[in-house]
Amino acid sequence: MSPTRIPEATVARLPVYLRALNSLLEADTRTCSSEELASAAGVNSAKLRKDLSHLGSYGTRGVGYDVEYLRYQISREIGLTQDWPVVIVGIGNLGHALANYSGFSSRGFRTVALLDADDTRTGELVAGLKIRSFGELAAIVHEHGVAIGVIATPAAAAQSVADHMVAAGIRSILNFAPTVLAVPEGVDVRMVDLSSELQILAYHEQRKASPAADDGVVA
Amino acid sequence: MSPTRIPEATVARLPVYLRALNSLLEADTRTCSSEELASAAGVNSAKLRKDLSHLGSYGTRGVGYDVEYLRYQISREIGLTQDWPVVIVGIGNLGHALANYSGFSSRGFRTVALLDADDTRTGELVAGLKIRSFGELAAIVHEHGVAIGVIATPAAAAQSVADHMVAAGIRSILNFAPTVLAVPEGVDVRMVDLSSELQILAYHEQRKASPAADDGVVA
DNA sequence: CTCGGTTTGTTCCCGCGTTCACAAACTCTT
DNA sequence: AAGAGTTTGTGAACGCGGGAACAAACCGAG
Repeated sequence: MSPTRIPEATVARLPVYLRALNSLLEADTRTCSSEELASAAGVNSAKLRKDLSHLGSYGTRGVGYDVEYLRYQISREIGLTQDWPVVIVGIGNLGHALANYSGFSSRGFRTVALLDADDTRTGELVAGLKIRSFGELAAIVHEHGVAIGVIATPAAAAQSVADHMVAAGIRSILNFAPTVLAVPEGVDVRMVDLSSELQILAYHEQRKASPAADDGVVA
Repeated sequence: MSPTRIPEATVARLPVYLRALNSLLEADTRTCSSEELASAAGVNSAKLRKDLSHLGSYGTRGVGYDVEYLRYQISREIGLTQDWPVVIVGIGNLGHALANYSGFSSRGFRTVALLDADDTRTGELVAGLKIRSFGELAAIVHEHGVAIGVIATPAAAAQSVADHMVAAGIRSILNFAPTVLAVPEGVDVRMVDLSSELQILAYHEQRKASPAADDGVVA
């Protein structure tokens, strides 16, 4: 339907707009201007308008956007109108939290299986699902048509898990393990690095503390 | 020699380089070329060299980089040579996982307190720390000199928590709640949005499935 | 000491993303 | 119906980051 490709930066913001629209909808707001929506999403209004213009002309000049209609259009563009079965591998503390995270299930993402390499945990009940053996990955992917895999294992195991995922047919991976994954062409990997985020904050915090940039002072 | 500001994109990659250097060090590698380090970090070697050049001239032409020396320089630049006390607010599934996450403590980040608004949970032991009441935030921040706060509450509570954090003197916030935070000038917020990441993957996955021109892969 | 091989640091260029500013288009009032 | 007031969609300018290519610098051999 959309002939032109949507810029990557815009795609990354669409989920934010979607959340803002949901908030407006809960407050019974029927229409909104680009200014309102932009402020709810924490971005510039010009940027918002340009982002939305990549999807099509869904607004009305002099009026604004129909919240319900725009929400549907963005959902459809992202692909949330369809069902996305997801597999989570590595049910440690983080995997446990992800399995229970309501933000996934409420957005069209359905966790169909929790896998762990530690077979002593097989059968344990987490978030209403039984933990299954990692060896069942290929069968589960095939059975449910899983396209998205989540890695929440320790760093040492992540590459191997990714390899098995790719071999099983998964083409999109969300990686929480603090390691760079090597995957073949055509496979998307998004990395969420908790430690890096803190380090980036620390860098800026350090900069705030010292008014002038100074180096050479070594302990 | 060049105390110029480091580009934001470079800052975001420094933690990745740091991890790669740690891996090399564990394998008893003394020196490495930009090519080696770049491949370990999953980036282009030209990009790596340009990034490092912003810190200073820490390499030797014809030889490469001293792993240990470079690791120290990056650590110092990010500010990991000092101690960063951290407070985590919201000890649900995610907060629990964060409190136990070893990637924090092993990088100079020290979790000094876990807070939760639900006072029935006060005193509960998580990751060796007792959960304390949210009302103690200001005192804890003042006592330990906390500059970084982590929000792992539900979305509805996040803004209020952020406001209290800012009032208590926290100037860097890592936000896991799926909502945009409004903070005054001078306060940094980094957002980690688990649901958005999945949605971005879904968008690309949908694109792969459709017969349209297969476009770039984000690796 | 000189020369060849190697690798860094840097310069130049290009493409993407952001922002401004404005024309186009719609509503409402008179 | 026409004009005033809004608000969207977009064209253009601008700045930042990425990648290739190259000069500068270092090591080792003879």
